Amino acid sequence: MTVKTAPISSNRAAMRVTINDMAEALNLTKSTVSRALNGYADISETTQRRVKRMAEKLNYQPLSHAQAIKTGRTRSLGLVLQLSDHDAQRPFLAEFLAGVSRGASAEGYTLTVASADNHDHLIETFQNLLRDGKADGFILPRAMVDDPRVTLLRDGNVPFVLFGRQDADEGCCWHDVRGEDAMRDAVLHLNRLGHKRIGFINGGLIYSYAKLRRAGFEQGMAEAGLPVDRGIFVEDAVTVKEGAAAGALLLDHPNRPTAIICAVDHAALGVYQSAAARGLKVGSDLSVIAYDGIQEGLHAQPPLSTFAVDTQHSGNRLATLLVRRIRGEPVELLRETVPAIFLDRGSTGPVPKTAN
Amino acid sequence: MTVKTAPISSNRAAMRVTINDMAEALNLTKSTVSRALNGYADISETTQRRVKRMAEKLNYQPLSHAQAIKTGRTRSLGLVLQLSDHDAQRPFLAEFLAGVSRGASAEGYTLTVASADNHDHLIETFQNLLRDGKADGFILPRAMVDDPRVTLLRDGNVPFVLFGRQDADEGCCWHDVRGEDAMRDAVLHLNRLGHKRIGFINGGLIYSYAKLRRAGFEQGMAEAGLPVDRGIFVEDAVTVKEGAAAGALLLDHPNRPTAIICAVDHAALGVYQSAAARGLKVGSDLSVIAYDGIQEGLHAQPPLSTFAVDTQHSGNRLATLLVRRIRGEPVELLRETVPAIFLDRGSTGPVPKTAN
DNA sequence: TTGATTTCCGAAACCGGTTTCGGCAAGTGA
DNA sequence: TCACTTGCCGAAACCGGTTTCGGAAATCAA
Repeated sequence: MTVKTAPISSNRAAMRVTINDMAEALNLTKSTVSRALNGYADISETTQRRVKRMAEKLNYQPLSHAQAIKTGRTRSLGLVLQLSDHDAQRPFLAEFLAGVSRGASAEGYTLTVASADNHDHLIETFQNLLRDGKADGFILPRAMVDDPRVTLLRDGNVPFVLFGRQDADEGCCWHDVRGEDAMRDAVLHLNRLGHKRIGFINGGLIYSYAKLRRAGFEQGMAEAGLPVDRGIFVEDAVTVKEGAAAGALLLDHPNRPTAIICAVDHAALGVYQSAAARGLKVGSDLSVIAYDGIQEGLHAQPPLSTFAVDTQHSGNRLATLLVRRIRGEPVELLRETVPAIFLDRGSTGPVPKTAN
Repeated sequence: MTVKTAPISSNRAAMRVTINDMAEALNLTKSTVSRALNGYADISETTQRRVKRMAEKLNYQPLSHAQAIKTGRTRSLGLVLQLSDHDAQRPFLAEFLAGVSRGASAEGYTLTVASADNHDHLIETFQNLLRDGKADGFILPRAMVDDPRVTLLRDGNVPFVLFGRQDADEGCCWHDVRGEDAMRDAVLHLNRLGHKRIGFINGGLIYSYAKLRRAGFEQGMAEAGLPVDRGIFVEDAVTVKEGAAAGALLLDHPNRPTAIICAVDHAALGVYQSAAARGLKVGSDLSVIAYDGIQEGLHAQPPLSTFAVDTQHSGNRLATLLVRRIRGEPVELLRETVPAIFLDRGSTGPVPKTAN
């Protein structure tokens, strides 16, 4: 029994150009116009050009939701965010969205964003968006090991692209930053500075990057001819607190490391704390290299040397890849990785003379 | 000359229930079903209930883009993000989006996100989304003085809701946090601690909040019976750097303040720096209260006392208000403010005995 | 009882596109 | 010259909804 109030913005679309206007202006039928614009072979080259020029002139673009009624596709990309606390990605969300949005709009697509808290709600969110045709495909940030989203979408035959890689790569395409190379380079960088005792603090094991970064670290150690000591090797530290705990463990080791590599910046900030608590100066007594490129790292003392990710660029690439996937390109052609960018900001130094 | 590859996910919507299925199941025509669901008066109560129950049972929901073709509305809210650097909102973007998304989906709406860099692109982005019918209305984060977005949308008769207030309030509805009350409370809180020399560092003047927070500060001073000294009063500091500069100015004043109120947290962190540079201990030598509730403030030494905003809740409210606006409710009923939440974390203290 | 209203639903047009189908005209081969 | 393609476009159906209009049945007034 609510009062019916008239929705506002009645004449807002102010007579946009429809396909009928186009047909009239060109003295063709709308079916011909439609097929010309979609590049059908049974429309002559001449007519196609003529139609496309007119579309340009009249600034005509088909309404995506009008097309969708027949094609089922709305020209929009879906992105489902998950609110997890310890998310190094979060400060970069704005850049990421900007990149995705730009990549999408370059292809005539838009971006639909939803968020989910728990797991059930996550699946439900995808399904709702799909049922309502609000997304033609999805960008999956933060690829996880055995990612439930992948299972869902793959089974549903829905296009998707991962930010991160996937072991079971069937039907998967992705864009990722080569964290393994970063970890390897970090080892070699430290080794050039004379370090031989290098500890490692890995990130969240539920994410697929952890395995890669661990392997990168191990490869770097192998290349440097250094043994990996599991006594100064910790997994699954993603918060400052966990990083501090891991750092304490490493620094209290009887033969403590002169350098520590962290798979995520937050953990490194924790290492800063435990180093300070033990009277160790980061940058001289202890070298630290991490990964992510968060802002806090820049403001830390000393500024944290880390591998940064061009999140905006990654967002852009992900959108582009997804659109190509939606258009039917095979996944094998839609897998790419880019290097991280080393920011040598000052948390490393030559191995201390008085080491141990 | 691109190879035509077949788009994937052909049968993905796996036979969703359409209005025709409904009509058949109910032995009614689809026009009746449609009108029943939309609550038309010329459909009997009995039939309406019957139809709605069936919709429930079959899990039927009309395709928004199928409705849109006739109604022009796609049941989606638009949000255009601007990439401006010094944006305290950014760390909260995830929460904000979560709130908006939740509020929207509760009303059967989804969220379309786009981003813009410069001003021209901003307007263009709105217009593209409108022309394509990708958004029925917009949430405008960070209300500005003489906001160009407001002008555009108001003239275009497009529904919108502001996060923040607007002086020229015609056609505007909003949700906002009462920063002015926060500033006032900050003054009174400090005054209760004995402070009489209280400096003020305002935030970005292009935003509409600046005027309000200034007024709140002045009102607090008036209520406390304190004069406002323009010598310890700075405008337009939004970054750590600008905050440090402003702090320096205030602290170098011959009769320096014993407390400083900042309109934004980042500025307060700058004040921390200039206080440290002068050998002043925040929390004892100098009290500081700010506004925003950013995470860095918690990790600062001492933790920054500040007024926090429940960004997720605000996002939720904004979505709800916008939907109501789209449905035609008058703007006057769609204006609300909520209080900020004071987090007394430790950057204030009694006025120092040896003051000056 | 009859004429005038209401009440309530069906029929059909419509929205802006896409896609199938059919057919005319020009070209091709014998 | 005639049958057969081929190239190219129009006609019309269709997608899944909304909305206008008209009319049958039930109710009401007289």
